[in-house]
Amino acid sequence: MGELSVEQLVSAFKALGHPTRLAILGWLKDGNSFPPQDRPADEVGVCLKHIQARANVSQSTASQFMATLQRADLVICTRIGQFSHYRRNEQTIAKLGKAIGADV
Amino acid sequence: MGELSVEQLVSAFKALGHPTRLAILGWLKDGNSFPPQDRPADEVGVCLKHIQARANVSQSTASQFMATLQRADLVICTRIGQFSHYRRNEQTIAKLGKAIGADV
DNA sequence: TCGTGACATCGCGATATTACGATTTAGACC
DNA sequence: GGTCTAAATCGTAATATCGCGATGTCACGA
Repeated sequence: MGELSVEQLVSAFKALGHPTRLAILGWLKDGNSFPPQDRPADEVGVCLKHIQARANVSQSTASQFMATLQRADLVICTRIGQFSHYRRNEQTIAKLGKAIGADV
Repeated sequence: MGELSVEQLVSAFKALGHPTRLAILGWLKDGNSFPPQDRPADEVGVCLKHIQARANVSQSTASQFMATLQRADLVICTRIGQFSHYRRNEQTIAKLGKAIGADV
């Protein structure tokens, strides 16, 4: 139940400082709004392909967006076979909310 | 008592996505920790010069940092004579904290 | 084992940010 | 007026980010 370090705060804010990445994190609140998948989204997360389709960017760009969010610990990746599934890391997001007003 | 728009959220996160700007906003929580000034810091804010000195950057860089924070509505500038004083905009910061978990 | 599909990584040009010194604007004071 | 100081803006080079296509890597299936 530790706090976020300054470096973690900065990298999280940087990751959220982009309209598409911010939108993606919002979309992931309702994983079931995405097309159906073998494993349900609210268990393992949403497949990268579906995120890419909704964001309307290239495959490499979508992958980089998610890598940035992952480095900031804002999402968790679950790889199943060839598929990468992403879901929100509510713990970090909650810490971030608490940090605003406390640290910030 | 409205909410922050997506553009406002992005610009706020961008502004906070820099270690020095993030630190400055934290410093401004205790304006009295800065050197004394004619008008007390908890009334009008902290003089740019004191912020510059603590951040250890050039005058122009300090000015730009504060302009970025101001464009994001995270600080309020009060000009008294030749001096620009900056203080936190607690309203926006509170809205930002609420937005995390709601929008984000 | 040879494809095929999913994803990550590389390499790149375009664009944005960073931080600075120099200049300009503006107020205070004589 | 003139001069000082504070701060914003301008111009800049260095650096970082953005978004893409191309390539590499890995898992699955015929």
